[in-house]
Amino acid sequence: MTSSADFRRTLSSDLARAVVRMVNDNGLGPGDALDSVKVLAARFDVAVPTMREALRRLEGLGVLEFRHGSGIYVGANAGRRVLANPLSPRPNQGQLIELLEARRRIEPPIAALAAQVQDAVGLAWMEESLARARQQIAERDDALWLTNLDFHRAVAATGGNGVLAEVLDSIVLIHADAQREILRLHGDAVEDYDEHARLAAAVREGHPADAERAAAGHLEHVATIVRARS
Amino acid sequence: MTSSADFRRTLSSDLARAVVRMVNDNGLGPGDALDSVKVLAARFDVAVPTMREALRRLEGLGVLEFRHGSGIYVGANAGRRVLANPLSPRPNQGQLIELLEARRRIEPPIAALAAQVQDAVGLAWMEESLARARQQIAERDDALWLTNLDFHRAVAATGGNGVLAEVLDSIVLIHADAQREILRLHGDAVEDYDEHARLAAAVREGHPADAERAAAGHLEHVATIVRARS
DNA sequence: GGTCATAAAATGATTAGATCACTTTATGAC
DNA sequence: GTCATAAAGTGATCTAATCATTTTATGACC
Repeated sequence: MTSSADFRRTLSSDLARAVVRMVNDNGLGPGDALDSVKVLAARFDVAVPTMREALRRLEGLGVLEFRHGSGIYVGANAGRRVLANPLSPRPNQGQLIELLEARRRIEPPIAALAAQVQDAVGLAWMEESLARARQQIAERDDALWLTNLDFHRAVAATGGNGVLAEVLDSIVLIHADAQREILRLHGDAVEDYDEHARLAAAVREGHPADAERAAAGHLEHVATIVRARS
Repeated sequence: MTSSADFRRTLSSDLARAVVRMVNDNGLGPGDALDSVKVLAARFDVAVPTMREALRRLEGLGVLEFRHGSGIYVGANAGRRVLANPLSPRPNQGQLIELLEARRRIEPPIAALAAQVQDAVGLAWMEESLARARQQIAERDDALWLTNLDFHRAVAATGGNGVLAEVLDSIVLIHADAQREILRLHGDAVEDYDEHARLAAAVREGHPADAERAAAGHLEHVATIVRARS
């Protein structure tokens, strides 16, 4: 299926590619500013609207970011290889379960890898997000769900593999708002924390099999909650 | 990390969102045509260049597709949740190995799921791509590498989980050209085929553990080839 | 000398209309 | 019925102007 044979080269797509190369060659990273649209248009010898269209295309991917009155900046997805579609339509119950079953398959082996590799930055991030969760539970902070997502991403980061981390980032971000709503209504914050802590301990102490089991158990638990809701 | 707190609503982003909703509401799928830019601009009551920028943003994501002189069509990524960044820069040796190690972790459990679920469409796709590979090997067709990628996607589809299939689609497409080059120079087409056939047999006959082992072995083999190249 | 309101400059956002290029469809000759 | 041609539709690009937002420079005031 799908022959990627047709390379429809257009000015807009070539421009976008050139801008990305320019960003990489200049060593720019997320948050850094590009030249103004006018300057870019002049440099690439095209009219301003044409330049803007090429830049908008990159904005769609999250590779660039427009700030009215300020400038155009490198976005969070620059250099990233796997992305979550920010425009995927609102999921129904079945799609949510499908998503959780996908996580159930992917996250355990990633947790096992984390326990093997124990990347230092990832470990620190993991502990930090756990501590933050403790505090937010105590303060009944509504932002807890974000911290919990962060924990899963931190575990993936501890595996030391950028592609896997990006994959996990993506699937965790899919329908994040829908997942939040469910867990806010039906989840148990303390139980969640305990499961995370168990997983963290297995990773910290270097027990891949335990980490894998902990991740699997945790996700099955979450899936049960989602399945059970009316 | 990363508070997604700033919702910078802009006309362009609202327009893009509205277009996506329109596509979904009208039940349009990949390949279907949208109204012309002029008509869309009139409908949303904005000027043509503004409309074009919003559409370009969606083109960046692969949700839309522009065809000069013909029209604007729904793209292959519409409705998809996980995407491969089509603009990720060319990888170095280390990044290729990282990618293969990611696949080594993700694909085996997916293969196991495929052997459990045995989705009919996926199975047919799998057999079809195997048959095509046989023919292309006999004819020394250069497009064989595409068929091989297709086989991996077919296995994921056989698992019946859309999210997992999209994840696999994405990571298989990352740096696909770079992978092709390596395998063309250092790979053994017949050996590749045999490993695929073994995996297919395990899936077909419903042996998850065998499928998992076959997938793992195959990817380790590929990784060895990539590591070995000078 | 430091602080803060104001003015000026830079930058992106949007609009308008015109012309060019490509694709598809309708027309008509053969 | 087939095929070349013309016409219409559509996207691509350009020019030029005006509006809105942000940032920086200015200078009065304390």
